[in-house]
Amino acid sequence: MRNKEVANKLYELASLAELAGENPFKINAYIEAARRIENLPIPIEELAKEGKLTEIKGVGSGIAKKIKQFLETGTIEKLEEFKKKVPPSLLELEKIPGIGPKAALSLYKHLGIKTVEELKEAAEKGKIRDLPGFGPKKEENILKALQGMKKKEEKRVSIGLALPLAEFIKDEIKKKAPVDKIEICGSIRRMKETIGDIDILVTSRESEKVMEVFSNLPVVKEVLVRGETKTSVITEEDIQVDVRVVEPEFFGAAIQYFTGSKQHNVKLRELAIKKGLKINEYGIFKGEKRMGGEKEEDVYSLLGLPWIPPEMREDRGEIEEAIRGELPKLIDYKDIKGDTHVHTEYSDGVDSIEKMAEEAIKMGYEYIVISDHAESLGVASGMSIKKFKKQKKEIDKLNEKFGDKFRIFFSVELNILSDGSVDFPEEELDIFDFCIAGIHSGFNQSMEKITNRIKRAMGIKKVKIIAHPTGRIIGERGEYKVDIEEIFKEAKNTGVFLEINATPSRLDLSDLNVMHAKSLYGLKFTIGTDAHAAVSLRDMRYGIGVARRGWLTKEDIINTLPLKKFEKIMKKS
DNA sequence: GCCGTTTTCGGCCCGACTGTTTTCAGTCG
Ligand SMILES: Nc1nc2c(ncn2[C@H]2C[C@H](O)[C@@H](COP(=O)(O)OP(=O)(O)OP(=O)(O)O)O2)c(=O)[nH]1
Ligand SMILES: [Mg+2]
Ligand SMILES: [Mg+2]
Ligand SMILES: [Zn+2]
Repeated sequence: MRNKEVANKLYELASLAELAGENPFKINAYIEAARRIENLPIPIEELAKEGKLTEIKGVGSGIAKKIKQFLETGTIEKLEEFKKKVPPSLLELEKIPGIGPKAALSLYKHLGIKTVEELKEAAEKGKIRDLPGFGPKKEENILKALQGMKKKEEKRVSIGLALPLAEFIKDEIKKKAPVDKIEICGSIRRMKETIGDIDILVTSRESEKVMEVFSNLPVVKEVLVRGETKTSVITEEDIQVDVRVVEPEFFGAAIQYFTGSKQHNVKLRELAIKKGLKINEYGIFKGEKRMGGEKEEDVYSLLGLPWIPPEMREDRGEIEEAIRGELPKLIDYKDIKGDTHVHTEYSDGVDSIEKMAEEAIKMGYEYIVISDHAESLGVASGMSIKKFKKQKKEIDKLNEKFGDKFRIFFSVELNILSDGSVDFPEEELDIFDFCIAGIHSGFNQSMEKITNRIKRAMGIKKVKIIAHPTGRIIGERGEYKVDIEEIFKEAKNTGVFLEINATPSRLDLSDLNVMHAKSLYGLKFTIGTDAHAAVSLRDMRYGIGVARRGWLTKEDIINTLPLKKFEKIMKKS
C-alpha cells in the first residue's frame, strides 16, 4: 500500500508550490487530495491500475496524472520544476516560528539564504533588518528562535502525555482565574492519538485577568504571543498551550471552532455559506443577525444537522452522514463492562490480581481478563505452565470471594514465535478460559512471514484475541510489516477478535484500522488496556477514543457485553 | 486544481496577533 507515500509526495508538492508563490487554492487542492489519500482504505496502486483515481474525492484529472507519474517514475515533473525554481532547503527555514513561505523566499531572493546556518549568520551580522517587510524585531526573533533551538518541528506527543497535562493546566487556571466555563479543545477533545499542542477554551468577562494568570503559571516557560482573546505559551515540557478567552454568550460557537478539526470547520463553514449563513467563533449569522452560538449544538442545528461527536470531526465523511441523518450512535465512554488485557505482578505487572480486580470494580466493571506473559518473553518475566497453574488457584479463590458480582477471567498473553507457533502446545492451553496472542519478537521478518505467523496463531482453537495487531509503538517504531488486510479477512473467517490496545503509546489497532476493518469486513473488536498497574486500567478512555474515532458503536465492541454474554462468546469453541 | 442534484465558471472559512506599515501582509489558530 503506497497511499502514505503518495500523500507525502503531494504534501511536498504543496509546500514547494506555496514557496514558489502558486495560487493558494491550487495548493489547497494538493493538500486536500493528499489528506483524502491518507484516509483511503484501499491501496491507491489498485485504483491507479483500474483508472479509478478520479473517484477519490479531491482528485481530478490533474492530480490523477501526477499520481500516476509518481507511481511509475518515483517523482512528479511539476515537483522537479519547482525544485529548480526554489531550493527545497528553504522549507527548513519555514520551521522557524514566524517565518512562512513569503519570508523564506524573500530571504533567498535578497540575500541568497538557503539554509538555517546561512540565516543565522546573516541575522548575527544584522543583515536581516533592512529587508523589506523585515525589521529589528523580526531579526531579533529569528536569532532568539535559533539560539533556543526553537522550531515548529512536528514534535507531536502522545495523548497519554498531553491529556493529563491539559487537565492539570485546566485545573490551575480554574483555581486561580475568574473563569466561567473552561474546556479542553483541539485534537485532545477529538481524542487524536498524537497531539500537536494543547488548546483550552475559557469563557470569562475578565479576559485580561485570565491571560495574566495563564501566562504566569509555574509550568509556563515562555510566552509566545499574548493578546486579548488568544495567548500561546510553551511549557517546561516544551509543549505549546493555546488559550482562547471569549465572553460567556459565545461559548457554543467558540468551542465548536476550537475543537476543529480545521478541515471539519472549513466544510461546515462552506455549508453555511451555501445556506446563506456565516459561521465564526462568535456565532452563526444571517447577515448581521446572530442566529445562535451560545450552545455548540446551535451551530449544527442551524445548518439542519445533528450534533456531531468531536471524535468524528475529521472531515472523513461525517458531515455528509449528518446531512443524510445517518450518523452512527458511537460507543460511549461508560459502555465498557470489562478490561480484556491486564497484567499482574505474576509477570511484569506491579500490582496483585486482587488489586487490579478491586480497581476494575471501582470503575464499574463486571469482569476483567488477567493475561500475563507466557514464558518465551523472558524480559517480561514470562511464566511457565506451572506458574500459570498456581495463578489459576489464586484467581479461582478470588472469584469465589467475589461471587456473581464480579468475574476474573484466567487468560494468557501468548507469544507468536518466529515460526507462528506459541509458547505452549495446544493441549496445555485448556487450563485457560481463553487465550490472547501477540507478536513480541521477530519484528524484522518479511510481510509474508509475519502475516502467516499471525494467521497461524489465529487458527489455534483457544486463541480468541490478537493483541496489538500491527506492533507499532508511537514515536518509537512503526508497524512491523504485516498485510493487515489479510489479518482482517482471517479474523472474519475465524471469528478471532482483533484488539484495540488502549495503552496510549500503542493505540493498536488505530482509528483508521478499525474504521476500515468494520466497513470492509464487519469486524468486531475488544478494547484492552494492557495495564501493568492498577492506575493504567484508566487508559481505557484512550481505547474508547480510538473506537469512537473509527465510528464504532457499542455493538462493535465485545467487552461492552454484560458478563454472561461475554463469557459465552469467549468460551465458545 | 477541484467542484457542481438549480452553476462547467467562479467560487474556494474566517479571525487574532505581530511587526511592519501609514493601512496591511504574513503567519498562525
Ligand atoms: N476555521 C478554522 N479553524 C481553525 C484553523 N486552524 C485551526 N483551527 C481551529 C480548529 C483546530 O482544531 C483548533 C486548534 O488548532 P490546532 O492548530 O491546535 O489544531 P488541532 O488541535 O486540531 O491539532 P494539533 O494536534 O494541535 O496539531 O483551531 C483554520 O484555519 N480555520
Ligand atoms: Mg491543537
Ligand atoms: Mg493550537
Ligand atoms: Zn500485554
